[in-house]
Order: sequence, then C-alpha cells, then structure tokens
Amino acid sequence: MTDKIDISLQKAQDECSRTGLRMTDKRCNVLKILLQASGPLSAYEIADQFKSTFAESLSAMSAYRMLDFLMQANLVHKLETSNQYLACSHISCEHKHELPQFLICDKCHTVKEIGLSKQLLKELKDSIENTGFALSSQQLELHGVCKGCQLIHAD
Amino acid sequence: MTDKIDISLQKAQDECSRTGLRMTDKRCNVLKILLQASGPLSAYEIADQFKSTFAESLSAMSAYRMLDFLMQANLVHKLETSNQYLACSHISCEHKHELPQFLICDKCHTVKEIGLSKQLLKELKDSIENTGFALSSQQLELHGVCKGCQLIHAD
DNA sequence: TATAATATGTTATAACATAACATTTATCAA
DNA sequence: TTGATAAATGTTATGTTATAACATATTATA
Ligand SMILES: [Zn+2]
Ligand SMILES: [Zn+2]
Ligand SMILES: [Zn+2]
Ligand SMILES: [Zn+2]
Repeated sequence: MTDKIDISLQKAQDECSRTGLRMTDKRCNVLKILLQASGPLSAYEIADQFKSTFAESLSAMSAYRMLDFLMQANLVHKLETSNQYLACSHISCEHKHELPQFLICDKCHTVKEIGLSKQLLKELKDSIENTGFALSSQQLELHGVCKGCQLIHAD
Repeated sequence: MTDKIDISLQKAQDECSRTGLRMTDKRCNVLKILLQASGPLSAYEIADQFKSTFAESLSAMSAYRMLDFLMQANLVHKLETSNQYLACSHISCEHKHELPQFLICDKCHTVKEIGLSKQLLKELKDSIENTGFALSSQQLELHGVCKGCQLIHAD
C-alpha cells in the first residue's frame, strides 16, 4: 500500500520534472522528513533528523539550501514568525494557493494550513491595495490556541 | 514647540503612571529612539543607537529587556517576520488596536501600521474561529512594495 | 570527452535571542 | 530613617538562526 507521503513525494517528483527543476535524492529526503514530521521543524532540527533517519550527513548549511529549493518549488513553506519549515499540505491534491494561511497553536505548536474563502481574501487584498501598497504573495500566520488545547488547558 | 515625539513620550509616561508600570529613563530613551527612527530596528541596532545618541552604554541584553517591557505596555511592536521593533503609531492618539496590522515594503523596508476596517477584521476573525481555533491577539504582517517604490523600481 | 552549470561539502562568521548570576536602584513597612 | 524586599540594570556566557566564501563533486550538454 502506498501511503499519502509516497503519493506526495511522487507528485513532487513529477511536478519538478515537468517544470525542469532538479529534485535530487537529498532534496527529496528533506521533503520526506517534513512530510513525516508531526509539526514544523527548524533547519537545524531537519539536519539532525536527516542524519538519524538516513544515516547520512547533512550540514545545516545544506539544509538551508535544500529548503530554499523546496520553497521555490512551492513544496515547503517557512513560518516567518517561528523560523520553522513545513511541507505544503496541498502537494498531493491539485489545490493551488496564492496566499498560504496558517493557524499556529501556541500551546502544542501544531500548525494547520487553511484556506480562507476567496471572497474574504479578495476583500483583504483590495482593502490593502487601495492604500497603494502592492502585496507580494505573502502568507498569513495567525497565532492562537487550537481546539484540542482549548479543551485540555481550560483555565 | 513640542513635537509629536515629545507628545508621544509624555502620553507613554502618563499611561504608565496610570497603570502602575515603571517607565524608567532608559526605557523612555529606548522608546525615543524608536519614535525617532525612520524605520523598524533590530534589538542590536537599538543598543547601538542608544550608545551613540545618549553617550551611555546599553547592552543588547538590556535592550531586549526594555523592549519586552515596552511591548507589554503596548508602546512598541515587534515584527515577527523581520525580527525588528517599532514604536506603535497610535501612542499619541487615543486609537486602541486589538490586532495591529503592518504593511512592510520589501524594497525600502518602511513599515506602515494600518487599520483595516472593523468589518473586515471581524469577518477574518469569525472565519478562523469557525474552525474551532481561538485567535490570540496576533498581528498581521503583510509584505509587498509600497507606493513610492513601485514608481521608482518600475521594471 | 571537454566544458559549463548546478549541487553539495566544509569552515567560518554574522545576526538574533536567552540563561544565569551580580549589582544597583526603587519601594515600602517598621 | 532605615532595613528588608522587589524590580531594574549590568555583565558574561551561551544557544539558536542564518549567511558568506570557497572547495569539491555531480550533472547537463555541446
Ligand atoms: Zn501550501
Ligand atoms: Zn494546540
Ligand atoms: Zn500599534
Ligand atoms: Zn518601499
């Protein structure tokens, strides 16, 4: 049985072939680590996990370079508010996002990549661009407390 | 003539007195540097400017502590996407913000603290909280290119 | 195969942030 | 006023995140 991670890796490979990007083994394994991770990881954590998972060295410097590649390929996002990296949730589906949006739980540190309504995003975009400011495709990072943690830490 | 910076400093003092927060000379001078700055500054830049402006030492460690205080007092904001600090634009007015919003120009690095409409913020908040996620008062940091830079760097 | 371009390895260092403990200054009860 | 306490600041060390610079290896392609 091929699981979701394998499907995502295959899709990532295919997409890179199609667009002429070079998905090397190491880059693929960095992506694999992020796909398997239960939450976002720092570049140094990724390098450490790479070493223990694949019994192969990877310097933090290399991790940063591979993350840069994966971000350019839209396979990985960086959380700018926490300096961590995560695999895009939409690799295995066809869903394309112009403006990724993340809900970050400050208790358990899980991150949910959500899709706000087109309507709402349009209003937000219009409202900002009316001031003359040209938005680059930047993401929304919203912090708070997830459902699970609200139940646990009810105080 | 008392300028806007002096008014802001006075207001900050008053507000601290009222709420029992201790606004020391050093803290006040850190705020002054941010009020005078043409853009957001890193903690280390603040320490450097403090030294040259007031001919008095300030370690980066102290700068961080004073920034923490000023943020708690809602006089200073931190840009989480660039690790920089700036004075709140609304010290001298009565305007209170629950969710500060920043437009950050990636060319000239100026930052504008804006106020999106209550209506739009409510829609955004509702839309997120419908997923069960409880937003903490987090800010929006939106990157792009400001009006001025669009004219200059038209390419 | 020779050449160039790209990817990765390696070392050093810059930039951002916190920990831990000492000293000074402010607050307040006796 | 003074002594105890708490808060602020000084100081040093260290942890964390990120980039620079140059060497070597791998891949593409002419
Ligand atoms: Zn995504
Ligand atoms: Zn949670
Ligand atoms: Zn503000
Ligand atoms: Zn600009």
